[in-house]
Amino acid sequence: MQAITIGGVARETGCKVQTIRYYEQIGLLRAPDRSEGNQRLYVRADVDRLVFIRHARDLGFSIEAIRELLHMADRPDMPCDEADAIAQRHLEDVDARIARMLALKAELERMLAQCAGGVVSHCRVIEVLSDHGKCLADVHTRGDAVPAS
Amino acid sequence: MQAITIGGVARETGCKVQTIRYYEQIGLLRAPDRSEGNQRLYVRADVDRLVFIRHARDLGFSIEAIRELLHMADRPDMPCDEADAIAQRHLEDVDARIARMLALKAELERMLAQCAGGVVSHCRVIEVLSDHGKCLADVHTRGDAVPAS
DNA sequence: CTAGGTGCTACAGCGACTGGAGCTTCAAGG
DNA sequence: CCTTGAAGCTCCAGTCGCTGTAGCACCTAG
Repeated sequence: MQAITIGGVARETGCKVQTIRYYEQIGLLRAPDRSEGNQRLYVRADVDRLVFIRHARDLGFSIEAIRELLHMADRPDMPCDEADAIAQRHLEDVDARIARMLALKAELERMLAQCAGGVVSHCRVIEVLSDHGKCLADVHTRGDAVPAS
Repeated sequence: MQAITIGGVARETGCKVQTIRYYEQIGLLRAPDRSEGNQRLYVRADVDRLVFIRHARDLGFSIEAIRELLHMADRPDMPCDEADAIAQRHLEDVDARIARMLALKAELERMLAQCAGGVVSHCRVIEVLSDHGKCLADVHTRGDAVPAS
């Protein structure tokens, strides 16, 4: 049972030290034992759990979804319908986002293709932004906002 | 020059009252004149500007990008290279995001397709999350995190 | 013995809003 | 004229998932 410092865990997982402490704070990771000098000492299982978390985060799962997934991972005898349902919901969400982003991409490309340069008063980019009517309609069926550039 | 209340502007633009005040606070919208009773009184140009802002937000431009775009829209004689460049950068960003989301989608679908139900200990979803090696490699070339489900 | 690398806690900040508390003002109906 | 309810006002806290900083303590190598 060799102990690993927080820095070691960070190096192994590619997760920042602060982020690890943050996960402890919000209860995703247990509070590990401490050394005499009050430093966190992790064991292998903690690293595994963090790998799970990071992986799920990379796949876009929310902290709350991960909390549920971890809860299930801790109970290997339960049926896995719920885990599948969470993944399924997330997939639907990703699909919706992709559709929206593709619409944005099309609109941006259209704006850029139509602007042959010149001055602002004739800039198609500015013009389209000013006038909703010059835009393809369906970009504005407000789904959740696209994260900014 | 008929005055419009903040609620009227909200109704016309589909933007929430608080958001309008927020845009004023961060300097995207000018501070309008006030009535005797201290209520904001907007004019048509303010509504137009807000429409521009909302439209750009819908297209995923950041507040800072919009600030620049508005700055340019206010100077119609300037060349529009910069506006085009902002849109171009944003397009590239959107493209990168789409690529990443498609990779996530593929991974999620693979996870779900391989899990035939059953119990957690054999759940492919949990398994893949636990073990990086069972995942298609390129999801983890850390671009910016995908927004959570 | 000392330097600097690592760890600790506590808190502020990001972006782009959103919501609430607790107040004032306004417009319409009786 | 009075009341009532909607709409406005300011100020501040919360969202999500971290990230950074200040100001310490500790630990290890030279």
